Amino acid sequence: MSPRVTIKSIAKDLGISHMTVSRALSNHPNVLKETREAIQEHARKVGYVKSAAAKAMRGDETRIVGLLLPNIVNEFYARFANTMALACEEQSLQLIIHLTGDDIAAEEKALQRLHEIQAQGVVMVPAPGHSETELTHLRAMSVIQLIRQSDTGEATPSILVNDRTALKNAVAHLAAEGHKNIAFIGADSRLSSGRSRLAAFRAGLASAGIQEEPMLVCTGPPSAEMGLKQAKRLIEQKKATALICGGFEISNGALNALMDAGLSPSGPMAFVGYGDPSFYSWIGGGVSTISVPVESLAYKAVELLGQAAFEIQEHRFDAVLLVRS
Amino acid sequence: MSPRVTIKSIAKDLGISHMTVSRALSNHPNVLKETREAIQEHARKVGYVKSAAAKAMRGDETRIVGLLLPNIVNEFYARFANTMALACEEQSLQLIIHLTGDDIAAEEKALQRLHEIQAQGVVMVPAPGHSETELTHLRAMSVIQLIRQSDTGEATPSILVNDRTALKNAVAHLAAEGHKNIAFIGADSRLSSGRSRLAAFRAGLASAGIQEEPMLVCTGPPSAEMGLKQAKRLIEQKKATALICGGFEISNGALNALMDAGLSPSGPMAFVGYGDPSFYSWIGGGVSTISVPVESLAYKAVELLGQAAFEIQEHRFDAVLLVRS
DNA sequence: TTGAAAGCGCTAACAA
DNA sequence: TTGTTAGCGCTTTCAA
Repeated sequence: MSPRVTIKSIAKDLGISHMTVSRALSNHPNVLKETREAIQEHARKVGYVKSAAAKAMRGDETRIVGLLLPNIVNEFYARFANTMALACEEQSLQLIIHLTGDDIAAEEKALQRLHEIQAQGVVMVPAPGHSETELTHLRAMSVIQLIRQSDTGEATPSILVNDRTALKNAVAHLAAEGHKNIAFIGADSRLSSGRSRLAAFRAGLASAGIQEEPMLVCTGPPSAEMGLKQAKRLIEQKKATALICGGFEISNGALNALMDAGLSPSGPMAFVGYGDPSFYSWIGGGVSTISVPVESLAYKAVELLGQAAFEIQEHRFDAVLLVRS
Repeated sequence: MSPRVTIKSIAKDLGISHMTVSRALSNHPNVLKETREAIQEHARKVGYVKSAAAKAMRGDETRIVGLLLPNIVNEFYARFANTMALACEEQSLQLIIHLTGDDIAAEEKALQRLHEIQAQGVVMVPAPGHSETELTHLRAMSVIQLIRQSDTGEATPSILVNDRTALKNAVAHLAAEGHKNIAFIGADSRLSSGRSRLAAFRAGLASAGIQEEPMLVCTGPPSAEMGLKQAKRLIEQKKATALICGGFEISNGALNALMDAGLSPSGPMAFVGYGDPSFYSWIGGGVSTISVPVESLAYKAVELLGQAAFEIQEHRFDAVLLVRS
């Protein structure tokens, strides 16, 4: 590649001091109009751009923010990322996306790299598990936890979904339809969301006067693979007549198992998903689901990132039960 | 925030020269083992990370690559981004995603910012249209065009889909089923992909001995909105009995129109989509579609980014017609 | 109106 | 083995 175009190289081209070039390109008043215009014209011609590295080293804002997601094929995460990316473009923020696959080591590496480039803020869906060294990074950047809370030891603001009512309603709805053997697949107890959703499911059962059947309650890592496996198991087991999912990934995985088995989501195994990808309304007359207001979450995230003062606070958004078919 | 931890601040803490610290933290051999360990221990304790800005300014690789996409909710783009992000994590590359909304101004701004931070490479789905100033950035970074080719004036390598055969097969398949009024919605002629897909559709008609009906061929910006609008129009018009889509966004928009109108994709308006999101196999017995090998494209992209020498070359991947229902 | 010097954090090259 | 110096590109401060 050709040598970098810098204010010094331009200064040399034009036989003036690099300071005059700097001033001209930053539109300082103290430059003779002709000089300024000549410099700007020349800069344009040789394709000059300011070095972000130099600016960062002087302590300027990098205007870079990070987003850590388990993946980006799940439509919930995709829509979150999409909305957040749009909001970032509006604010001239650059968005770096790291996929963690819910792996704590990948998460830590991502945080480290964001710290190195002096990202101004990070929005993250914390992976299940713990890490000691992450604290360093969490202290150096403004970090927002999304959807889940991981007890990192450092208090961070968080954007959460209040799905207790929606989950209880899901149980009530199925019970009203006559279901007694209602299964649940959710995330394990390492995640706050796993604990609270399971609790909500149980509260729903209690309200409906149904005794919990341990065989019908499965928890594990919040992956599509897990949802698929557990749903398959439940289908083979032939005990459950209804299934509620407590997670975005899990829900898609479980739905996959149903479709593969040729079961309609309203059929012998009544299904309530989690999250509301567009295609849920198109499948077999429509999939009932817990709908989460993605866009609101994303806007709140960028709003928080934009705030200089960073309040440690929980922001909760209500999920609703969407009954279809 | 607390003042930044640097090699100098550590040097002062320990009463030694900052060079010894630098060497210790870079594992240079010429440091006394005890000194090195003491330094590393201290660095860990105070949460030191190397400044990426300082490294970049010295001319080190930034290990940052950019990805410019119209959006990331379309499952094709999401899967591409997901695969590419995974490949990047493997290679310790940081992926910056900019959404352009197929807008040339947004695209240019994104390229400028990537240029400023000295991104090593960029993969982009070029927006329709032209821009003069983009050339500057294209010359400064390794740029790969994805799916579409925009004549930027600067030759860049590109990763393309060879869908001619698949599109011709789609027409042949519909014709074999007895359809004579086959509609097509595609991107307009500003994009190479728009031109070539329309040509393939026409070649298919010719092979099937069908005369083209101008009312049934629509082109425009490659958006879901356009697909929705044109499909609606075709449905109302009641002339077409089959519809082929020539674009990812267009396909989802058109399918949306069909579902909204209560039409099964195999029903009165036989549908062939473009791209193969997972839910296409679950809707109304399955949606026939032109399937594109996303993962192969993404791996090729990262492979090309990794190459120091940048051959100007076209890489083509075959699409196939997937008949369902 | 213009220029020279210094410093942001880091490492290569030289000196001790 | 350790330390000093210089310079990457930029802007702030001070001097001309």
